Amino acid sequence: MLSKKAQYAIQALEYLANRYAAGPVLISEIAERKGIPLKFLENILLELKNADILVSKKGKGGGYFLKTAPDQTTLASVIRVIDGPIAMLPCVSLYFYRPCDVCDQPNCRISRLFAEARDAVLGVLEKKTLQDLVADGGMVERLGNG
Amino acid sequence: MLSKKAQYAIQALEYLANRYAAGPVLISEIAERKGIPLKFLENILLELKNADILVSKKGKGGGYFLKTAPDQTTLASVIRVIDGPIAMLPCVSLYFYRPCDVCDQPNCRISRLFAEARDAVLGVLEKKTLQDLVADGGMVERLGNG
DNA sequence: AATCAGTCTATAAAAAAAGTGGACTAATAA
DNA sequence: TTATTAGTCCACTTTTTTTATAGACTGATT
Repeated sequence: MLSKKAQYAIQALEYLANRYAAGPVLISEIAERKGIPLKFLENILLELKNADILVSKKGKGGGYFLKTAPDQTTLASVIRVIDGPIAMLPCVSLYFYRPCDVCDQPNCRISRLFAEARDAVLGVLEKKTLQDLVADGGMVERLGNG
Repeated sequence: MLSKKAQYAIQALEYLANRYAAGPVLISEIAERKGIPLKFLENILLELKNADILVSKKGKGGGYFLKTAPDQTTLASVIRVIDGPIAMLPCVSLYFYRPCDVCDQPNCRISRLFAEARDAVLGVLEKKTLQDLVADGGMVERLGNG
């Protein structure tokens, strides 16, 4: 399961995707609308900013907004930033590989199986973007992706 | 990621699948061969027994063994017993459903997306069984599944 | 009766998740 | 140039989950 933090991150990004190109949005606005603890959300948005998914502006008229168009940020990348690996075993993770106690044999069947599972999820999460969360996605996207 | 517990469970079941129909296997033997803490493994095997995946026999000549043939136990069922939900959000879990804060809209795009991701993993984990972890899987299985 | 091997319950230690507080910095505008 | 606004940063607490461990108990076998 995704952590609460990752769920909050996705909700916040959905909110910002729906306001893309409408200028900076206050953290407090997102927190209130989505029912996310304010200070917790601050940490989350900061992580997303450090990961180059969001941009911030300080002072009056400031806030957070997407760095690129919603269709440029995959769900996979968001999850990796907040929760780390998507794979179910460390030894089959593409971005967070760590050798794994499970793989005692040289040609480990367990890891091969979970590599298959990983590819299956990534087939979805690498293709879906924040655009797929936007309310008025438009006919083209919906036919193309849904 | 799977918990250590689930990883141990899968390793233990792999071991038992390779000894299917060879009589009861001692917990201590599995623990030693797979490098799993003995008392921790006791708890795990007990859970798997309570979930009708394993059978035990007490006293001399006792131990644990698979309740059914290795191809009757899916990886999905093992993971659900030990770690619970496979889905990434509670609101799209088939066996552990819980309503979810994320779904504020009536027709939630986030949950639809993660239902797709869930189906993708389950496509693998519901089809793969302990038989797929057996060393001498045989030509038929390998062609059929791999 | 002795021994073997799983069962059960409780608890401890460690790590991760979830959330909070407060001082600080940058930008804007009066 | 000062006040205000809003994000930044760091440290910390609390809670929950994970990862074990201990020891008494039950049932089967010899």
